[in-house]
Amino acid sequence: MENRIDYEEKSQLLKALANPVRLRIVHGLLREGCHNVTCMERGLDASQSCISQHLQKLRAAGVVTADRQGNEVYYRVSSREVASTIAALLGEEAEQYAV
Amino acid sequence: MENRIDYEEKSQLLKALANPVRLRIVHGLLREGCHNVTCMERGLDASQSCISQHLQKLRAAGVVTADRQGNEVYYRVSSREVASTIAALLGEEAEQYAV
DNA sequence: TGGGAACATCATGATATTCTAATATTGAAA
DNA sequence: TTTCAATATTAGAATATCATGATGTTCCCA
Repeated sequence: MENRIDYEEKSQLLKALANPVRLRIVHGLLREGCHNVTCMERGLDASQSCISQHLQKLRAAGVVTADRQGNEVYYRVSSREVASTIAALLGEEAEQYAV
Repeated sequence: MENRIDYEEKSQLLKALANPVRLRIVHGLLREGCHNVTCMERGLDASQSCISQHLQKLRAAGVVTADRQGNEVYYRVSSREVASTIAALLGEEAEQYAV
């Protein structure tokens, strides 16, 4: 019954997701909702700065990646681990997510 | 594409799990490790007070329930949702967990 | 009924989070 | 090249989190 789990790292990941705005953002990305800040700003009722800061936090935690496309930045979820964790949390199927 | 999810509540749940000590505690309970404070104190290298406070936080979040058995208190994970979320996060099978 | 074991709570200092408002950066287009 | 739209960064105040040490509570047993 060995145990090589890095609880510090895993709890960091959970912490990155443990915020209602970030959870909305990530879930939106997984379900092909908004992929850039301006769109999120409309759907989430939060300021541009606020959303951008949350996105940086998600990026730092390795939850999302960013692609600049001209004027906008296209975000997506980069980790299957995140997708399946969110799916379990929200009672959905990870297979129907965009990862 | 409706969306009735209570992100506030879900992120509260994640926050309850988003700490290395609490993650260890919950995973330990799920894998039938330590079920009371004194045992956890030995295994987790944290003070009694610290562990007890984390347990109260987990209890407040509805993650664990407590049963007093004489002198000791027996904790267990009370939610399948938590079990499957942890399983997804740690890459294990929720079926082999004690819920 | 007195003491000890197991656990909970409280007060506190240190650190982290979160939002807002202001400012900076970057790319496209005029 | 100026300007605008989209995004990022910074500073700062309010609030929350976390571990520690001290003290309470509860239950068993001699």
